[in-house]
Amino acid sequence: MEADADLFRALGDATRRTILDELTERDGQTLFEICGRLTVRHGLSSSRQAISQHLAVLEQAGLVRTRRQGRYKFHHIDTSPLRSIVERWPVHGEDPNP
Amino acid sequence: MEADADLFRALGDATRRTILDELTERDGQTLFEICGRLTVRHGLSSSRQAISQHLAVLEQAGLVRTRRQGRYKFHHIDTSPLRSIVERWPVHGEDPNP
DNA sequence: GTTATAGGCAAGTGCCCGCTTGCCTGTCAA
DNA sequence: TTGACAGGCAAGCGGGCACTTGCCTATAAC
Repeated sequence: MEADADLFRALGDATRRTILDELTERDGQTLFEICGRLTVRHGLSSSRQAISQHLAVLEQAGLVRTRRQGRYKFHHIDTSPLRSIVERWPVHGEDPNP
Repeated sequence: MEADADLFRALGDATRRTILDELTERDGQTLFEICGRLTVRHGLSSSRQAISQHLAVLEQAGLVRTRRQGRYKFHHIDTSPLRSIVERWPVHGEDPNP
């Protein structure tokens, strides 16, 4: 079995990538916050359950970490798994800026 | 429409990722070479047509560039599209080595 | 306690995608 | 010219995945 299978599977969906964009812009959102901002700011109207399942996939891939507080569940992005991608297939001009 | 949709779609399949591993190790292989080495060295027995379709997806994503020479077609890896991933979601400790 | 809010669980469905199958095109050696 | 070799094209099939639907749990406000 491949190690990063969950990572690439998580990145394979456009909605999940947009969720990562949202969490990059504003980290630590709840499920309902993400739903609202995805609809308003990104134009995609997905149901709450759909987003919830997407977040579960992202969490399994290690790209999202959660923190419970009362009845709220905050979602935080973690981009560190992405490093394994460029480590696996090295990009030649790694650092463009001097 | 998203820009890097083809890129993430290409990376979403385990066989295609193994093809990138193969081309990283030995660049400029033909279709039949890739088929043989995937079978022997990686244990996955995919048909020639399957690998051909995988290479087409990788080429459409910009991860593989081809060069025809007579009846041979050599495949070269191009990892530069991967840079857009870490640019989109910046990794905090970007450069581990000083 | 009662109601509203935030989130979870599980079964069912439709569709995309990887793979096969079969046949065709083009290049090189005999 | 004929055969073998390297690769391409297109239709069909099956499984996985995203999404819905319906109901349930838990925390907080009233």
